[in-house]
Formats: sequence, structure tokens, C-alpha cells
Amino acid sequence: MSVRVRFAPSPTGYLHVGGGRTALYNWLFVRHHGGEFILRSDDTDVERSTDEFRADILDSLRWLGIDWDEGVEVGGPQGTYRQSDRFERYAEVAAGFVAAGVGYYDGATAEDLQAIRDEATASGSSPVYDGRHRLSVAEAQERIAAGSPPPIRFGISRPGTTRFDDAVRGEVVFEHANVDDFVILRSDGSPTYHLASTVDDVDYAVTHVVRGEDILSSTPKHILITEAMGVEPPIYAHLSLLHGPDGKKLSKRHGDTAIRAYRDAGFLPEAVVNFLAILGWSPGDDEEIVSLDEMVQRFELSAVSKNPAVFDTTKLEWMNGMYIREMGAEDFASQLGALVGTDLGRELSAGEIQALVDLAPLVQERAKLLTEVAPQVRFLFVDEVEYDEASWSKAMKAPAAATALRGAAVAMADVEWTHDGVEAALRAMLDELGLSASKGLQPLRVALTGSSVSPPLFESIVAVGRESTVARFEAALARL
RNA sequence: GCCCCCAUCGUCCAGCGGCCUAGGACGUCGGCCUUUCAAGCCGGUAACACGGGUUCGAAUCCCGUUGGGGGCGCCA
Repeated sequence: MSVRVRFAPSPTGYLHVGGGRTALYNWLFVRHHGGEFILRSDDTDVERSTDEFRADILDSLRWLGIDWDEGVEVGGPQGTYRQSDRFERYAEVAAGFVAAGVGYYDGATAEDLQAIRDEATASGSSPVYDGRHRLSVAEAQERIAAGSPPPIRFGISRPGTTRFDDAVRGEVVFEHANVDDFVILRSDGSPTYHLASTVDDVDYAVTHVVRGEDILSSTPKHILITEAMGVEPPIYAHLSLLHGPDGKKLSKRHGDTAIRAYRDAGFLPEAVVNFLAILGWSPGDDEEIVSLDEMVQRFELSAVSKNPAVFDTTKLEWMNGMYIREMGAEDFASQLGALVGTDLGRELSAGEIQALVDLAPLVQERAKLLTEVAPQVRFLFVDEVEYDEASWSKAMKAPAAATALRGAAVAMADVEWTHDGVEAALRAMLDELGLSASKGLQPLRVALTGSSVSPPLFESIVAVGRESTVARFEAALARL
């Protein structure tokens, strides 16, 4: 039997890094073993689900390079793969449970439930609802006829035990005395998560359920539903959660954790995927930069870490720099060019992109984020540089600034326009004026680029061109 | 309160009874290189939560304590 996994986000928020990691692990697992990856939309909460979130989840997944064989948008034998389209099926299963005696209409009120909880707290026992307010068939019919149908609960047999072998955590055991009879069908006829998710896993023949640890304690419920449907439960694997720097479960409180935020911030999908993969899983040796192919080849659930990982982006930034350095010059230039273009409010010409291609190796080397280097190459495409004031005052306050600028303007006017030519002329000029390279070149850098941080000077000068270079030196001189 | 999960450097990961005076990566600190900033290279820093067992021998196995996390909804 082939492996079938599913990723089932509910479109009540953007795809966040934790969800992205869960999707990735599912994907790596199924690509490693061969099988089908199903993307399902767990949108039983119709109120909070939105199309914007639906779209974001798909976009983010695709951006990461995660594809699916069956499911939302791509289709498959199960229809739309949206739970909101399957409410009749869940109601039917719930009705079947009632008929079979494993489910029942319940009459407990909120106060009843609270009383049970208080009592349990007081006596130090487990706060479980055991069905003591279950309704008889007649009572249930009466309420339904009166227009206020009661919810249906799933009855847990007590005493009893549910145990299962979690693919990452090993054997996990729950005593039924600690599991309460839970609602499967709300009074409005809609299914709860436990019912819908489990029914879908059964109907879609899911073999491995890889999900977050936050639902580990709900697993007995899912196993019991599955068994009540007469089916062997899938293999479960619960991934530990991602934490914020404060050690708490990652959430909006910790800043923007949406995958899209990382895309917008200039991260490369390869880097994000690599980082997420390594957060909680190790290929086994000391390698940390791992290609997607290699991950697929080496991934296994048994090697997934059991302890929660703190989501610290410091390493992600480093990793992103590594991936930027591995990009081809053309690819890098076009992506960076697009960013500079939006900044400038116009599209870069083919010639300008070519200039970026030429400088690419130099720029890539000092990049961590695409968005961070864009401002550093902006000077190549403007007529007048805007000076960063801090850079200006620091570089220009030295008395050498004026002499260096004057000397450079002269030297550049008539020199072979190559890196070597420019460098030779400038070094000769520095010698003549008795200036050190660090003292004499900074004013030129600021005059040329507007900033004290830039790509290497000689190459930048060549890229800007003779006329514009001389003009910039003179403009700076005039401003002094 | 009850149930479940987890426990190695600041962070992520390696270690699955002897190869561990605990390894790698990021970070950090120092140095080299250097026209800025980076990158690169070299070096330093830093951890087995605690207490009992088991064993000839425990980071590794068992129990307990402590600590952290998750769950306990007609949310998912």
C-alpha cells in the first residue's frame, strides 16, 4: 500500500512557519517513500475562514516548493478537498454512530459542564465529561422537533486504554478515564474538528498523519472514531512545536511569523526550506546546508527531534547569505534588479541589468538579504546620489577629503577605463598626496555612492562610468 | 487542578553503554586579510538540570525530583 499523507491547514490565518514546517516534513516524508501528498482545507469554522487566507496558504506552499498530488485546486477523486463541502458526510457518520450506540445526543448545559470541572478540581481528579446528561431517543426527538437540536457526543468506554506507537515519540498511552466524551456534531449540525478531520483521513485513505504536538492529546479521540468507523487507524507522528525566544509556543505575539513575511523580507525559499528542515531534524552527519534532493533522500520520521525548537532567525539569515552566494549571476541580478526597480519606480533596462550581472559576484558576497543589498546598488541607476548624512559627515570632515576628491576628479578624467586602470591611477594619486588608502578612498566612496558602505570602489567607479564619476566627485567637492 | 510530551553549549543539531578530557553549525570574542561593509581563513568561549538506581563502565537504560511545553471548547 502506498504512503498517503495530508497537510490540512485551516484558512483562519496566514501560513506560519510552524505550519510550513509541518507541511515540509509531510512532503519530505512522502517524497522519500513515494506516495501521495494531499492538501486539504480544514475549514469547518466557516466564520473565521477567508479566501485571503486560503490563497495565502497555497501561495506560500508553492513558494516554498511544496507541491501536492491531490487536493485543493489540483483536484482528485475526493472532490474539492474542502471540509465545508462535506458537512452531509460528517452528519451521516455522526448519525451512524448514534445508531450504533457509540454516539449520543447530549443534554448537558454549559453550567453542567462547569460544575463537573469544578468538582474535579476540588477533588483532584480528572475533569472529564462522562455522558451523565445524555438524552434518551425520545428526549432528543422532542428537542429536534422543537427546533433546538442537541449536539452529538462520542461516547468513550471507561475503563479503557488507548495506546499507539507515535512515529517520532514512541509509545504513548492514554487512560480513557482522562478522555472525555467530546462533541462531534454541533447543535447547528456542523461537525467539529475531531470528527471532520478523522472522517476525511479515513475517507481519503491517509496512512500517516504527521502534525503538530498540540494535538497529541486528542489522538485517542481520533483513533476511537477511526475504529468506530471500522477502519485501522493510520500511523501518527507528532512534531514538537516551534517556540519563540521566550520558550512559549510560537504565535503572533512573537512578531510576524507568516511565511509570506520572510518572502517579503528578502529571504530565498531554498534558505527557508533548508532552515525549517534542520529545525528539528538532522540528516545525521554534521551537514547543515542540504539540498532538497538530499533532504528527500535522507529524511525519516524516526530522526525527527522530540524536543521543541526555538525559532531563532539568526541562523536563517546566515543561511540565506549562503544561498545568495550560490545563485547564478543572472538569476541574482534579475531578482535584485526587480527589487531596485520597484524602489526606483521604473523597470531597469537590459543594460542596467547587465551592469548588475557584472557586479554580481562582488555584491552577492556581501549579501544576507536581497532587500538589504538593493539600496547598496541603487547608486548605479540614479543621476544624482543622495547622501547618507552620517556617512557624509564622517568621511568628509577630514581635511584630506577635499584634496582626495580634487585629485581623483583630475585623475579620472584621463585614464584607461578598466578596474586596473582606475586603481593604478587612484593609488598613484594617493601616493602623490601622501594619503592612506583608508583615509583617501572613503570620501570618494561617499561621493560616488552616497554611503560609506558599498561594493568595492574601483569596480563601482568603472560601472558608474567616467563622466558620471567625475561629475559626482565635483558635486561632492562643491557641497563641501 | 487533571492528563500528556520534553530535558546536551546563548540557539539549532550530533551522540542511541565503553571510540566523550562530549562533536558540528549559528552567534559571540580575538586575530589574519582588507579601499568601506561583508565574505573567507585561523583561534578562543560555552552544555550532558538534579538525586537515586542498573552496570565492570553511563550524556546514553530505569525511577524520582525539578524545570519547560502542550492539552483539558458546540476553535482547529
